[in-house]
Amino acid sequence: MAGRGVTIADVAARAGVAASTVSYVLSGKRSISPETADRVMAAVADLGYHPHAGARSLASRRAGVVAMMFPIRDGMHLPVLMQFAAGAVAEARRHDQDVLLMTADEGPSGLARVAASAIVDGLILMDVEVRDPRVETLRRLGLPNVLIGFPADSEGLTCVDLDFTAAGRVCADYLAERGCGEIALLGAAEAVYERRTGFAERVREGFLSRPGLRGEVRPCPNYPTEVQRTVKELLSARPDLTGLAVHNEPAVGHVMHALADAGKRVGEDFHVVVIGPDEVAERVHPQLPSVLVPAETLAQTAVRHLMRKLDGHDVPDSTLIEPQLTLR
Amino acid sequence: MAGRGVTIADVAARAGVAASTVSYVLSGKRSISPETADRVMAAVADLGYHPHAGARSLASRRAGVVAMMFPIRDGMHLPVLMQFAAGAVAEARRHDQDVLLMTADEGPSGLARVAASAIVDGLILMDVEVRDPRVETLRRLGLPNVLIGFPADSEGLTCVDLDFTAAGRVCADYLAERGCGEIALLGAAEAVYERRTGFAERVREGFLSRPGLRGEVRPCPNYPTEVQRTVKELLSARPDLTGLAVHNEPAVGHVMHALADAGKRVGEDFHVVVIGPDEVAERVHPQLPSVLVPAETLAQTAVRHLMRKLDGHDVPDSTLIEPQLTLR
DNA sequence: TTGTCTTGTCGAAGCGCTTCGATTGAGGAT
DNA sequence: ATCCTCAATCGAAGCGCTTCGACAAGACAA
Repeated sequence: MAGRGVTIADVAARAGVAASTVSYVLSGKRSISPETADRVMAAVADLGYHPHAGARSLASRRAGVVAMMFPIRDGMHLPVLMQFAAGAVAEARRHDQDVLLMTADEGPSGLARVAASAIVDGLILMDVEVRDPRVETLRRLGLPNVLIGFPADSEGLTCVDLDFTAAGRVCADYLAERGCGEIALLGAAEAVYERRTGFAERVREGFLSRPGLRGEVRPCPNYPTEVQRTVKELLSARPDLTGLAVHNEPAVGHVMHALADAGKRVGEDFHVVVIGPDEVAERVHPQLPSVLVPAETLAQTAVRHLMRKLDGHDVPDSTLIEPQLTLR
Repeated sequence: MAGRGVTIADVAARAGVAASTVSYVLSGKRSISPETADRVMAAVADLGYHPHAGARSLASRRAGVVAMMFPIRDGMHLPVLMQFAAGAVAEARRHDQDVLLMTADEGPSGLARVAASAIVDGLILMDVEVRDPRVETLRRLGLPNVLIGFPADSEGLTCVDLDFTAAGRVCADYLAERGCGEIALLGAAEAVYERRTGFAERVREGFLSRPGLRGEVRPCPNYPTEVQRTVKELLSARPDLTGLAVHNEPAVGHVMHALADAGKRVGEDFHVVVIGPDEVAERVHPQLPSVLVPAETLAQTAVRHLMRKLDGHDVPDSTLIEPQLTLR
């Protein structure tokens, strides 16, 4: 049974050993005889002992907590963030760590606060932008960290992200296999491109890399009517277009409408593939194949890298996750 | 500038006072002369001092952290969770607290762990079910808490939720105002109803409460083809139906298709209202009015209640948040 | 004057843990 | 038998903070 305020001294008394011995059994930092260890573990279980997190952090200078800083901002797809969070928590727990949630609007001073108060051992920064004011602070603080995304100068930082070049290529490949000779990619709104040039360009590069295909990339706003207009313009400018990749979550539904209005039969004489979360691709008719941002894998990788850094190991500066195409 | 390992002793030395005086200035628990206080605050700012969270928690028995336990499970809409999280973090920071993220799969033993290790001062439990195994544990642990949702026996617990009865009523009202005499509510999949009977019944009750309307409620599966079938059955069984409320996020798009196929012109001779997040109602054509789950308000309320409990105040056992209809 | 409050400050104890030497006893080598 | 090593354990110090009781120094009443 869980008791109120069970301390290491209680465990030690019940097992008939010194408190330090209990500590060593639990941490494994010194060798302890199996008999003693058994007795200690039994006492721990009997009393429902869990070390006091504050005391531990004070004495060992390790909090057992990592922070995740989330963007709260337009353009990020919320479900993906949530999957990310879930994946990160799950992985962190596997390393016996907890996860503290921060939002980007705490900004650099929030980072300074958590670093100075030693409330966390490390940090995962999500949705890093090309010019991100937090990055400089992070460098200065020396708090172990992993970034999701790539800032302009990623020298010496640990960054993890989807391999967007590969994602673009996968889409082009899919369309080519369906027999499309002329293809286009409908991208995110201009604003997103401005903020994160890097990733937009990588998608373009991948999408256009397949030889023998006439491809193009054009940005696309989020609003229904403008989406419709963009699609119409595209279709009249490129009458032989038969393949379309859409990398803009909120637009997908409207794109499908515009195509239907234009008499295109998706899945038959016209093909569409989505870069985005499953939900978006599932909730239109017909359902579309999609390349998803593997949020869970990204989160796992980020947490693992951070753990290795906390343990003093080296990790690769840059890690790109392979995209996966889901057919429907 | 932030220094490495600035302690309260450093601040005290710089201000020429005792460490305890610094502590009292920061906490306001004893009166300190304005001059001394100013000197201390200046030293704090100069050195970039932030109290060591572990040390503070050890000495004061207050961690300054609250946990949020999230459901990671089908049927919960991810964006809503994310909004909830953001709202909770923002509100918690206003009270100088941090937020620890937990997932429901840690279950009751996770609760025991955080309680015993004193890593958090309190807990917010999301998406509580009618029969929720965590609730009993929570009662036993005595960790201050607030629940989102209502378990079967909410006696003595602090619960916060959307007023689902009112939400149902608001939908019926909207349809009535559009001149609908025969209306229906398409609900969630059976599974959800089984799990959370309480909330489903409250919506039904509200929806059917308006006199002079012929209403009915029927559950609806998530899968596209089955949604279509359900809608077709409904329309042929009730040829005079002109108003529909949809309380099933993934189904909305498919419902609209089915209605279009059946020749209904939504917004003209037929009216539809959604209970769910904005996104869902915005991404169909035409865009639909919706009653959203006010995630941010819920989160704020929950956090505030928890803070008051931590400060030893009383809070109402049960708080219902008013739904809001957004026209589009 | 002396005694009594009040106000502002200090010093020390202690929160529960980890960790660093020190200590003990057993086993091996000489 | 003696010395050395090594494994297993203990005791004490100390992590950085809060908080309690004590204590000067005025302010005020007697």
